[in-house]
Amino acid sequence: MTARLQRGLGVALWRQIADGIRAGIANGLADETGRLPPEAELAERFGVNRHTVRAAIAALAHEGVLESQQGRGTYVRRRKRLIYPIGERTRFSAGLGDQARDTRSEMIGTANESAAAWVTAALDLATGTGVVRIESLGRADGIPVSRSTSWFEADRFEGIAELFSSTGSMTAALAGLGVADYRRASTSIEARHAEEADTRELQLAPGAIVIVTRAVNCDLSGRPVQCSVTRFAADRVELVVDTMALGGK
Amino acid sequence: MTARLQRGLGVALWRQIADGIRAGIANGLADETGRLPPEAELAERFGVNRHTVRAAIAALAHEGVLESQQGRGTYVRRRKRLIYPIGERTRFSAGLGDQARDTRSEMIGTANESAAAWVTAALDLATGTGVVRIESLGRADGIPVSRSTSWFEADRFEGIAELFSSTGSMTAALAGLGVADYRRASTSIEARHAEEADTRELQLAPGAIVIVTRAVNCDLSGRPVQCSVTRFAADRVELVVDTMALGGK
DNA sequence: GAGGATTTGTGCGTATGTATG
DNA sequence: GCATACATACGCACAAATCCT
Repeated sequence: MTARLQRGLGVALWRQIADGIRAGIANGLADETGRLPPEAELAERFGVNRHTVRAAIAALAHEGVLESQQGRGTYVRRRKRLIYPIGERTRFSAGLGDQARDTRSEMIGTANESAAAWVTAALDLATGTGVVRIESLGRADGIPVSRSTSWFEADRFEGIAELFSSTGSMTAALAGLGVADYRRASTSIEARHAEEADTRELQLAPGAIVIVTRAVNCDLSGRPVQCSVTRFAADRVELVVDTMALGGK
Repeated sequence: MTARLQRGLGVALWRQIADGIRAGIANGLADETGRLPPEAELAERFGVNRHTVRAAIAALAHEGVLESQQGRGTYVRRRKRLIYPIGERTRFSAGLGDQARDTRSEMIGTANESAAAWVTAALDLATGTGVVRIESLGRADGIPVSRSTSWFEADRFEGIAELFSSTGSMTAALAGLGVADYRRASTSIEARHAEEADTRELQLAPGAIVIVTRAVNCDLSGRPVQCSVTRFAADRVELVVDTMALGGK
């Protein structure tokens, strides 16, 4: 149950413990009032000195996850991992639903470019077709959750960057360009260590983990509309594939 | 493009550089023969001492990603990731199909126990019901790919451990106990650093990443049969959810 | 094949970060 | 806060293997 810690692998114990506490919070480590066990008990549970636990708590307090009060204890400020559903009707804001008060997607960059090989394959385009690339950042209550790069055929979706930028919704932007509805065709999922751009945009610690999904969305006739790569902060979200709700007939 | 490195964040520079090199490989860091730039050049590019780059390369070599040869250079060992499909009919051997000559699942442990809260919830059982726990290891061509822990209701599936152990197939074991077919109801996916048991059973380097899936399988009447937690070696597999093939009607 | 250039492997001394009691 | 031990990172020097002219 308790993650076992290892020395000498390039990640300091206090950071492993910080990650362990963060994960533990989602699993009932804190009591119903949000109070963590005392430092001495955490130290024993993780098998380290209390100094080390204090360093971990200090880091989490600096991130805004915990708050320590002398004489009272240490309390959790934010609790659960967000659940991000994956299915036919996957959309950012709708998916997170009522798990956060405010879910929004913000455009942080765009460019026109010639499609790379795998983009042409995903969108079923001819080699070298012009495409629009859009970089966006998804937040839940202000906390960065995901970072996406999407590609669209340039001729078919001229002006989509402006539409997305002004509405903050990909669904709305596509609707404005004649795609009334769309469906997730396929999703591939991998996990890797965060790159520099991930740590910067998602405000992660170096060495953190990102879940990478590659997806293709099609319109109702089955024609590819959008392909995208999304990196999720692995300690903030959990992907859920509800097979039965999709395929159960 | 040049990764920004930071000291004193609890993650050693050599590990940040290892992650940077791994990411760079996917982005054309190595030339067409798979050769990396010399250590001296990498050191200058990352702004660190050559010793530090060497520590990063040593870690990647230990993981099997790189291979150094004195006087010649450092080369990328490319190995393709296995694609593991997730859907209604997810099964270990059938899923990997012809990607490996030999895919097998081996039982490495079993026990009878009282169901934990989340197991009773997943299997729709009363609190404290007896369950059988089965630990297994999935291999493709002898290389460990996944490590699973599954739970079954003890009364309903008495002897399942022996059946699974002798057949090496969960599908066959369930068939022998009256479950002709079953379907994946839901899958949740997260990612974290490998724990000690992961590094041991899956033969991973410390600090490697595992993808964790939690799944429930139901029989054709929709009654839960099995719930399981599976840890995949993130650098050996990629999960693919084919939404359309499942839900597209 | 000889010799120089390139590249990885090794040793040592020192300063700072991490972890313990 | 202090003392101690180990991990990390640097700088310099040189050895060993390989490549090229």
